[in-house]
Amino acid sequence: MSDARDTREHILNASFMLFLQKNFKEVTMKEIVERTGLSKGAFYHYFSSKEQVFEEVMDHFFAAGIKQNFESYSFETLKEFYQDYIKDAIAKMRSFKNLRTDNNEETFSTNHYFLIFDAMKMLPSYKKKLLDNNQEELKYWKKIVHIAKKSGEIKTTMTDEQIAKLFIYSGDGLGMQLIMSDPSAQKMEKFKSELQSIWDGLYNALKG
Amino acid sequence: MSDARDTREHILNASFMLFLQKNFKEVTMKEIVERTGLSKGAFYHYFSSKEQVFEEVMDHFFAAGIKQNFESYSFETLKEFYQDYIKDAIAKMRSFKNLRTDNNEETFSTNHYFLIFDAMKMLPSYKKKLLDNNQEELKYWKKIVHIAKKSGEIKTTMTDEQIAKLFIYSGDGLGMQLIMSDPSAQKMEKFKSELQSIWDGLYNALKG
DNA sequence: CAAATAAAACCGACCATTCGGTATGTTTAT
DNA sequence: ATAAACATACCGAATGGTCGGTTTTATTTG
Repeated sequence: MSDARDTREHILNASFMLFLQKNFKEVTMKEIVERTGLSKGAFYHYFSSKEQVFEEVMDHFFAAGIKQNFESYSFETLKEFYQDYIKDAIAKMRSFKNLRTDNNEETFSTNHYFLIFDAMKMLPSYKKKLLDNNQEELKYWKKIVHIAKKSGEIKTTMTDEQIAKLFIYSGDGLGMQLIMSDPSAQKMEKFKSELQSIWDGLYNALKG
Repeated sequence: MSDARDTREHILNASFMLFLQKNFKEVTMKEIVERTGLSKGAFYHYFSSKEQVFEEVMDHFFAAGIKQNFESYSFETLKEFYQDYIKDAIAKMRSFKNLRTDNNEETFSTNHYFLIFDAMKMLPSYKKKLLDNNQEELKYWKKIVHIAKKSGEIKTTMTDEQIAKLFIYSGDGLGMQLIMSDPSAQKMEKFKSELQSIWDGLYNALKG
């Protein structure tokens, strides 16, 4: 059942759960080892350091939970685009909820912004990844806004960049506020409906 | 020149600078002591623990750098309101730039979101303060939006709450993105001009 | 097939270092 | 002389990491 590959993944998952709750310094080797149910020897058989497991955890988190595949979104209309965006964001969030393989249902408060900031400070390559992703996101938003303007879907005095940034920043800001306030119960649902409401409102204002 | 009160303040300032750069766990007593130029004995003469100095630092930071006095903003027009908002935000940021009493000019990268998250996790009362402030902010934005609608300053299909949140969240999101990307050189100027641009664009769109 | 061997997986006592904090001073101002 | 202001050697606990070993699994060999 549990060969070497599984054990490695098991350690990565357990570590990820811990890093979602506390920052790098706060998570101790003792905790990681206890959480995995293994020993220090086992851990250091698979990883050379706490830093290394953190780095691998973050790489996976970026690929599965942050990096967006904008090419897969609809570029027919702005409305379709941001609907796809919301869907994708929710799907990503959901994929991590299912990661808790163990039986504990405790609603532990997570803060992935914390995690991201920590990773950016420690790992220069990670920072670059994130900034690249941000830049790409802006590019695609500007693209769909341009299309929507040309097709007549929206009529506005705002520049493409202003509109694009308004969508992006409002999404980021909402996410941060929710993480700060909500004890993560129906955080996801709330995020979805709030974002929908705000972006719909903005969209309708741009249409008129 | 340096009586007891000054020494205390000196320790608070030095600690604050450190907490702006690293989280609570990462900042060590050794660093605080070295930064102040004093000794451990001196530190513990004024403070009972690392937690205590952190708590006091955060209290001061909240009062001087976060808490907004909305009552002092103009409620004549939405435009005036958000102009006052920007002015106030910049003034708060500037007040911390001048806090570096020592001669080192090094542009160290700060991340006050990091600091805030840390404080929220450690200090329940601080979390409450922040959430209260957020709620109050929303209240005042809704108020001025309502006024602007009534006076005919803006015409839109969006609800007061949607508009208010759009302003708030876009500001938050911009702040976070800037902190992530910029090496803090002209961060302040960039924040100001970007926020001005986005909010002006949004405002003009709402004017109809 | 089973016995022998090799290799991978895993364990836990141990290590040096650093942590926040204390105890016992010495200096300095009143 | 007294007390506040500082300094420093020191403390136990916790830290990330190591190392010699045992157990388990896989491979080879008779």
